[in-house]
Amino acid sequence: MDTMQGLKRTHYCGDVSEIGSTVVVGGYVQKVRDMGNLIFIDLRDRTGIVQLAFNDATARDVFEKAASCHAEYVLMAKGEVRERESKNTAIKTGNIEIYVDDLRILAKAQTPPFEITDNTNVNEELRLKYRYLDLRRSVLQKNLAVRGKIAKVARDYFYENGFIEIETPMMIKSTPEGARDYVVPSRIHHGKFYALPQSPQIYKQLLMIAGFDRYIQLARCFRDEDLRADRQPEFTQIDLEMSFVDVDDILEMIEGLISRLFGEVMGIDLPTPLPRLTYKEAMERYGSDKPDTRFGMEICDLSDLVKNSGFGVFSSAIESGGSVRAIVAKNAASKLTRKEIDKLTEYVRGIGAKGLAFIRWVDDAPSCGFAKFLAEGELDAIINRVGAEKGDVVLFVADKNKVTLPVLGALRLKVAKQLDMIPDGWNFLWITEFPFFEYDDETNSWIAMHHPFTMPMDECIQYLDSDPGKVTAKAYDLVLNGTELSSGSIRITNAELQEKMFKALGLTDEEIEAKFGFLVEAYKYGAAPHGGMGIGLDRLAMLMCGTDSLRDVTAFPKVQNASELMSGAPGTVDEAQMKELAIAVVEEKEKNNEPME
RNA sequence: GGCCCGGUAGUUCAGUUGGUUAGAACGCUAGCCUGUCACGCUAGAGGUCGUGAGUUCGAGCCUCAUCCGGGUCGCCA
Repeated sequence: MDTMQGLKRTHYCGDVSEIGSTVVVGGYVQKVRDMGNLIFIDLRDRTGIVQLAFNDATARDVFEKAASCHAEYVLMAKGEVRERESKNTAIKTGNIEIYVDDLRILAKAQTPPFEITDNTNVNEELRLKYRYLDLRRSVLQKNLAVRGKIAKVARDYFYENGFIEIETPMMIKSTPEGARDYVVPSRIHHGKFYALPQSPQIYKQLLMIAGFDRYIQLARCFRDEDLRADRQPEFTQIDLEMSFVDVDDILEMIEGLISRLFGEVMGIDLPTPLPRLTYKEAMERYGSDKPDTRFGMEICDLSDLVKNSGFGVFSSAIESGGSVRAIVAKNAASKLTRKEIDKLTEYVRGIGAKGLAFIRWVDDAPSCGFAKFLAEGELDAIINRVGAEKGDVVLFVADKNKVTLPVLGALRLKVAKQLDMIPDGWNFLWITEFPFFEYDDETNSWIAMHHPFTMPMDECIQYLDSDPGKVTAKAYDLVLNGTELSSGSIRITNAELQEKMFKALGLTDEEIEAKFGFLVEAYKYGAAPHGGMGIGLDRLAMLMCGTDSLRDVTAFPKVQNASELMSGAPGTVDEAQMKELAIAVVEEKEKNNEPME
């Protein structure tokens, strides 16, 4: 094995260009092409690939060293930059090569379990087990660089706008609301636990009370809930809070950030202000509080047309207070065959609908399974209302609004994806005026849709007691291409109103004191009107990198069961440590000796 | 916790009705090769078919259980 003594890197591989100059590069062997008396080595670093060349004029020892190289060996090479005899237009350095006179093998490498190439279809499980090799791939290197740049630009922006970056604690008191906490046992206080924060929510509000006026943090957050492709148990938020502001001030500040990020990171000019929809409108038109509005297929309400229909599925849904709504898949009749629609029916049943009625208009007249139940002209009226034409498929769901809207919303997305109807683009959208309360059928009570410190819209405060369902909140989400990116609100800064909110949520004085006593007390000492947001850095990076999995923008992600395949976390700790913490694990008899849970 | 999909060589996959010695490509090893860049040519090594049990004369294939991974619903104030 060689050392790098006497050599100092002068260039990154991707930056070598000047013919005639002498350069020193370092990197990993991507490929060795050995022609016998002529050897080429593709050397890779994070900037790209450069070709090293060796021939019979090369010193014998250097040539033999080159011949002994294999994939992923770590080399340093010094040599003269020459023009290539035949060019490779596929890479940036394709016109030149380095004619090497000093070659150092700094590290040999075992044959990796998979090839380090950009376009890989290797099983993700294997890649995650050898994540440090997977991360050598330029796609991931670029993605993580983009993520870093987003963080940098965000900091620049907020610092320029007078924000102060403040770190809030990672070990905090568990609050029983919301997602499950990750928990850290206390050695000093046996039987007591810290929680890892789900967000810095309470602390940033206290910072406003403390008068910091504008706060920002790139905050790690933790939630012990099941994973999804777009959900990791630990994630990062660009978290901020501002004083002396109302909703518009915050949206404007965030729009400035988004526009700056897209300009600096992507070179995209994003026009602001960003479009807004109220929650109500989003639900009625798109069946979702995070709609993808890059395509139409809006939901159409047919309730008034079919309330007296002979088709019992329709009329009975309306009689019991529900609705009949539909979406139209344009020019989809040839692709959405009976078989495909059956699959969609199965899909909507899986998400709560009783079934799926449809009209499939292939030939001259629309074909409709329930036409025989309809009165004269009813079918025409429906077709007119939804605007269906020959070649279209109309899909109907009849149920309570709580079912029809979200089911059609999900179906709309599924059909659009299936028919490849969603154009590229950056479709930002504010969703505003979220309902304050949600009625929980199970407990027959109103529960807060957002955290209980959210300010109601000024004109709704009067309905707090009389008609909670009517109350909307100064809460807003930012949605990008159908993904919820961030969420925020104006907070309640008035102690009496806060108390009223808690009461409306059915909390007793004791519960309020136990859960939020210190916060309630803090607000008694005076707080400026304030509010803020948390922007999901991971999801933003994911979308900006054009991928659909957080694992592509996270260096060391967790898999679906929240374990980390490379290190094997979580793991057991030794007995002495458990004893010191006064913790014992209850054996689950059914389970085997697997200590994972 | 529910549902769906997957697990065969280092990797990606094929494997017919259950039937001889489980194949291909890439990678790997050895040899040859002076302009390659998906180099080429020749030869070779490499398999507990995720694991366990069952059915059968016979299981990669059928049955059951289990483990692992992915997606999704629940969940994520």
